[in-house]
Amino acid sequence: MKHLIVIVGPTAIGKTATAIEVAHELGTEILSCDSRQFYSELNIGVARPSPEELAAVKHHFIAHRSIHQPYNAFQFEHEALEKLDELFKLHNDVVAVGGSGLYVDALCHGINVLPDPTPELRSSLSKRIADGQLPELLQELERLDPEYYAVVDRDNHMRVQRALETIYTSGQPYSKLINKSLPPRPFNIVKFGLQCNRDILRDRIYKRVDAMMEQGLLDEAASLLPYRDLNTLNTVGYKEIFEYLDGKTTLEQAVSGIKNHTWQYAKKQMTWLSRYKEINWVDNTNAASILQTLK
RNA sequence: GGGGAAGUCGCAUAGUGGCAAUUGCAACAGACUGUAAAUCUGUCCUCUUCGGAGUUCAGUGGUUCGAGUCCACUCUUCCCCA
Repeated sequence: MKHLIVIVGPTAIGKTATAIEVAHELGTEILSCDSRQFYSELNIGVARPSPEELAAVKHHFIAHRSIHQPYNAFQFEHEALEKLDELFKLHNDVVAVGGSGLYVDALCHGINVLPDPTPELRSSLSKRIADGQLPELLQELERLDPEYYAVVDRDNHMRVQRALETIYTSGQPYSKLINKSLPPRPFNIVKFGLQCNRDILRDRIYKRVDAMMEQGLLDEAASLLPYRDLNTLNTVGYKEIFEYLDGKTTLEQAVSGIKNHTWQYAKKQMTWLSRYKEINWVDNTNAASILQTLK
């Protein structure tokens, strides 16, 4: 039986180093599930593994995409499964690592097949929402899919938009499409969650942000300013610097904003992870205990 | 020494007689099946059987049915003139 060893945890806790240690020890490769490290244009601000780290163990799905091509969890799931097929021919174990809950979920459990909306449909719905027509869209959703209407977060326009664009494209209720059961993976999944004291994590985050600034985050972000409207640049570490470049904040404010927002992101990740009962929680500095558990 | 401005719940802000008191940030909790580092929600003076109850707007005193708002004095901060 093949094993996918999944390492999750909040940002800056040390997933990269731990995954490398584990993968190195097992003589295998790493499949990254980080929704920002996918992009070749994003480096310092998304804490991409260093060239040395990337050389230490073979990584997949790092900088394999451009911010200019749309990408999503479903595409990732399929590419990742294909890659896993390949890797399992060479190794009994593969290490997956990442902080993007939805993407890890897509890899481990899958997500339902839904039709892609046309860009025109998506943008017309976005425009209606921007024009304050969310109430009308909610009425349409109630009529077309009462079951989902009953459970959706009606304040969250993205949820509403997503459901409607799927309904219009497929001609079927969203609730019906997402409630189809998904087949289990043909490999074993073992999940490890890295954890540490909150004050320590906060400190790690702050120090990492300072280090990013020293490495040239300002220049990296400045070079991406022309593309600031892309979804992928609506990202902690870049949006704050764009504000600074706009003259709306000082650089000092931007940096402390990045620190705060990264901390908020870490907490959101922990909230997301708290739903999984199957995670084996280990100390963030202790890759050895993961290897021990695997034996 | 003289003149002017200002002190509001962590920070910043709104509030010129009906106020536990606006908004933003931060903090805390949560939702989330294709934008997910996104998006969204709740709490945020104290206590609470969640209906309320009790204390608040630098301090003291006063005017008023009623004061964060008006008056007097005190304290503190900032600016200008000496």
